[in-house]
Amino acid sequence: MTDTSPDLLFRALADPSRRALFERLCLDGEQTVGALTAGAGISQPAVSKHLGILKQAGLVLDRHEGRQTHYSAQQRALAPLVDWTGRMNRFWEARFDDLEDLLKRMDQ
Amino acid sequence: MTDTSPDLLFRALADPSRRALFERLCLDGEQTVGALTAGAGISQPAVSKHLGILKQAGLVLDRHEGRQTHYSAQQRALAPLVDWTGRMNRFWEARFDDLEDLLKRMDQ
DNA sequence: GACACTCATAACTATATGGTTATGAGAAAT
DNA sequence: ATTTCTCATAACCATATAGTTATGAGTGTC
Repeated sequence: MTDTSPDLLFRALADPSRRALFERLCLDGEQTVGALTAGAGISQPAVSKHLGILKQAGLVLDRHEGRQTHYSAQQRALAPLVDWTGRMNRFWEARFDDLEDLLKRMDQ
Repeated sequence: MTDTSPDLLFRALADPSRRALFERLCLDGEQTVGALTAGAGISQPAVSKHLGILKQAGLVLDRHEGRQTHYSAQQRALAPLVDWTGRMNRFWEARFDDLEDLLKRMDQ
């Protein structure tokens, strides 16, 4: 439930609108649907549908408060993605500086 | 050219057939189209089309030798993906064990 | 209760996408 | 030169997808 297959994650994040929504939630924190709709270039129903897909992929959580719904990013849902890229990368020419480079990018 | 936007990467990897092809190339190394077609549950033209998309995303390289084409994974093309997940994760509640967990998964 | 607000769902449309079969182009073999 | 082999492209089809407008359900306000 807190863990999702890479497939759902890739599919969910493949769409630019969805990725933008997720990014906003990651960077700016919890947002209502209204706030997310403002700034997204698409209609409110479209936003809601995208949020539904992100939720189904485990990437966001929703919290109902009165008549508005607050969405927040569930960043740890990205773990299977990191796992997957790690599995693929293990088999490249595993030069140390490459790995270090990679980890530096992760850590910043 | 060796660097691609996350968008192309996510889109390319969103399809299960394409991801399977890329995984095989990552894990088993260079393969001809024929070898890749055997085992993929789809026709040779479908495989070729998928390989074309992977190539356009910078995820694979092709090498022509006689009448066959050898494809190989370009794993470092995954770097923007790792960057992106890193940027998203920087802003989670950056508890140390989480980060460590993440890096451990990367390193294995 | 009547009205307004916020979001989700329904119904629909246009396009993108992933698959197929048929065919073409280039290289090797006979 | 003809044939065979390997792969890529063309043409096509069915479905998935992302968007729209219209409407409904639930909650607060007057």
